[in-house]
Amino acid sequence: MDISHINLIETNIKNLWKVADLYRTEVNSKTPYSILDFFPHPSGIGLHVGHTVGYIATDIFARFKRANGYNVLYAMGFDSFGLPAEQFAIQTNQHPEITTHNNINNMLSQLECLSLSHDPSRSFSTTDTDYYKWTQWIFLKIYNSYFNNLTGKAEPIENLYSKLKSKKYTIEDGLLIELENNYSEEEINQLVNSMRLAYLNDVEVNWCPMLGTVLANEEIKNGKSERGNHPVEKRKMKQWMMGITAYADRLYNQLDTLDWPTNIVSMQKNWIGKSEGALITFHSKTGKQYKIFTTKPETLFGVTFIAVANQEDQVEKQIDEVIHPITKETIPVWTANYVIGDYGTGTLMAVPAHDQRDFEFAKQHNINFKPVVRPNYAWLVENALESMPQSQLLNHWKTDPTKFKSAYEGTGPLITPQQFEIFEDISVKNQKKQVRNFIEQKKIGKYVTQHKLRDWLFSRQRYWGEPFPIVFDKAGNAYPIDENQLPVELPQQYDFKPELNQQSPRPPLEKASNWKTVQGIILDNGSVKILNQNEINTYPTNMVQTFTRELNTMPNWAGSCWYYLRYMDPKNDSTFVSKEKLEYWAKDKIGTIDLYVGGAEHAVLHLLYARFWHMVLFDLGYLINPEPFTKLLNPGMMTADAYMDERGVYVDVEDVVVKNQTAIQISTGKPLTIEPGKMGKRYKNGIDPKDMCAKYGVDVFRMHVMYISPVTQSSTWNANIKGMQRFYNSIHQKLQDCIDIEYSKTDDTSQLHKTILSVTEEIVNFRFNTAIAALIKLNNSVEKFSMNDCVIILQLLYPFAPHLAEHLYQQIRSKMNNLPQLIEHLQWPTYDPKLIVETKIKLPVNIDGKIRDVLEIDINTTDDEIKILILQNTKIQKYLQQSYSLQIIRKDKPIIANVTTT
RNA sequence: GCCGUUGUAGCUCAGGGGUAGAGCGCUCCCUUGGUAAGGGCGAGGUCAAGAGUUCAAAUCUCUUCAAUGGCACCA
Repeated sequence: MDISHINLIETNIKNLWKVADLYRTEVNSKTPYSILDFFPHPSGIGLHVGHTVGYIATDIFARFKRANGYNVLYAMGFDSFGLPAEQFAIQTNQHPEITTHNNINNMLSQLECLSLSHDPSRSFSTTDTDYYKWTQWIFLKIYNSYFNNLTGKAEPIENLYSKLKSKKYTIEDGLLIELENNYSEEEINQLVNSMRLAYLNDVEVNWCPMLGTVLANEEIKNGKSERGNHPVEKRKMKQWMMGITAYADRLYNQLDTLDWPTNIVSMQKNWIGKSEGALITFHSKTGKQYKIFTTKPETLFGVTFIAVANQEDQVEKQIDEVIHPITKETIPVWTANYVIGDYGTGTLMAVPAHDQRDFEFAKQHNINFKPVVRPNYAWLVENALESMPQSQLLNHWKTDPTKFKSAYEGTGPLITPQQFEIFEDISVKNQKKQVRNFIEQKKIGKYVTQHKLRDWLFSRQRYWGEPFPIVFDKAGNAYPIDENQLPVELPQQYDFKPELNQQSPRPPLEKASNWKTVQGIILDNGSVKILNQNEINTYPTNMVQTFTRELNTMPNWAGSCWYYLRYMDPKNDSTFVSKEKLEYWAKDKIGTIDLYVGGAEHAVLHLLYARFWHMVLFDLGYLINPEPFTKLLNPGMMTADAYMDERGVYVDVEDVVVKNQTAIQISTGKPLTIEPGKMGKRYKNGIDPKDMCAKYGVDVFRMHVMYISPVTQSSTWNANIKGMQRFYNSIHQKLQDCIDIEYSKTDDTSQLHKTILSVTEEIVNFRFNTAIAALIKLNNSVEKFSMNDCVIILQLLYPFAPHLAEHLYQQIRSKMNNLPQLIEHLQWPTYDPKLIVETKIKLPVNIDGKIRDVLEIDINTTDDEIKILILQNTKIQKYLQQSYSLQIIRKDKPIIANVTTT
């Protein structure tokens, strides 16, 4: 088949769909289903074929779902704010607005060629003012709420204010408790501000001089910036924070309600880092307090030193002494390098007998040991350093644990339970409960759930991001901007570059001198209304104040935290998404989106942030589902061969020809070494899907990409697309002939119906490679199809090769009456169970472990009849010279005949 | 160190208690008026290794090995 012919067919079909406005989605009476790809950054270099795996997969699923009678929400917009877009603008020395615009257009044309069935009327970019207006609006909602730990939900901040005013509640360690307070008005205001879910705080931040901005913990990998791999320094700065830690428990526990890949769930759980234990305070003689967190409070009487994180030097030394809260013994305090300042309280109670790191530290610094838990004998035997009689093992352990290889970190009965006032024999599980009672009754400490998760740093010293809807008065107090004045638009500014390598960050917006200061009045609800020149004169001068805008911008995660909601209601200018639309698309579901497809690299960033925003908006009553995404799938990463010349420089794939597994550089004729690498700019091995479509056709390309491997598995780009081309040509030709000749009967209806069954099942389970394999198999085994059956095959083919399917369908439609206008309007075919039932089966005859022949028999043949058939079989007779036993194995039907000679 | 995933033909992957499969690549043949192409025949495997369960194991169970992803002085 001539490629120009195929291109023509595909162009015509695209036009046909465009005219019919096939992809437009409206609320209707069908069952809704929403499919979403991860939000793409419109990068400067555009998409390569690796990116298309997920997109083609969701398109196949969307077409399949629609053909099954669902109303499918499937759209794509662009995450166009943020570092990637801005870095590209800096590198190419153009304004980000221009580069963003160009990049989006470039990407749209790449996506266009793939014929993804996105509803174009639902597309938007995060940089659109009528989009980021709502990003700012959501920020204000978060700013104006707090997390009520008593109800476990976010509430409007006014509720907290009135609670504190009522004097019935106190705030302790950021938690609300029912206890009378005597706060002053000023204290209340301060506490209320500190409890906001978006709050300003002086925090140690990750300052990246080379990027000229601070970064979130999640954006740091191995001490370097994830983007660009630049060094990162700690610095104290006043920054906006998001109180995500308040949601740690819900973020953790609700993971189990989601249909997500286990590795993503475990990554999020790791990141949130839930651990349960006790907070215990040790007092020093000088009155200083050491708050420690322990997951093993039952070892309280085994503490022989307190270890604090080593802040300044790396020298481990004793610095203080504390009193044990029960025994009143004196315990030394040491600085230890193994203690992490950021984790827990940065201080721990060291129990050398029962913690390996404490064990080693104590040995090194000659600190004593106090075993309190009894190990089992197997452990004692295995870990004893010197040989000792078995009866003496436990005594040795009790007196000198250094005679053993390591600390005993397991559980077990306490050696001296009386210390916890336990006097009867109880199980280890009950022992834990008693220890808890003891610690709580004696008020030594309290039981808490601790999380590794930190609050989310939300400020960036960048130009290309959403401005905060916040201003400051002369005293530095923050005020939200009046909701009705949103959006706060970015100033048109051509000096947008951050100042790199500065000692401290200076946000680029500081240079927007006309923008950064405003006149305004404080409204009754506490927000600021900004006034233009004419308005100022209508207010008394003592009401009008000068404010400075917040000069930092939001991180690019902000826009991607809620975009999935906007697809449901993209043009609404009275709310970010209406309840009616939510009720239609997501009623009674766990997640608002049914299926979410995207790479594992966002496991702890976007997927955690988006869940957090969702939960806040859910608590405040704006959303109807407890989670954003019900089912998540990660397409595998695609690698491709990269080519390196003798100097070790990567050569562009365009300049390479591969023959017999040797690579030659076309321009120089020199041999190249081949090695695989992640597809992309770095290895110069990115392949533009547009080129592939032009060269082989969209349908062939789509099927080829899907056939390489299961969607969720990493794969290597296979440049040899010929196999799929052959299949395409072959089935195209075959069906074309069938349509031209108009056969009345199909060769093998059973095979066709088996294919319906298997293609359907494979698509449902997201195994598109095997779905295509089933179609290839059908094509290899059946020659003639009736017109009706041609339609069925085209329907099966449609999700994968939509143009070819539609093209041939239109020919059939012109010959047959009563067919709907487009192939998608047909209901997905069902198989006839009667036609896939086997009547004949193959029965292997196994003689002493070797298959000697295979009989083809009717499925209902009895054992006796089979035995006669075997005895009559000349091929088998020669093996039956000696005596033998014969057995027919059945499972619903005869499976195998086993012959054992003796 | 902890948690997860994967080992099947040279490559990419199906299958999965009952004859070992597909596409590419490779051999050979046919087409020479679609030719930097098309079609056909064929060769290729101890299903990572070992043990167990079973009449029967690539498939189930356990152990080991190897790849790979994530987390990690987490108290």
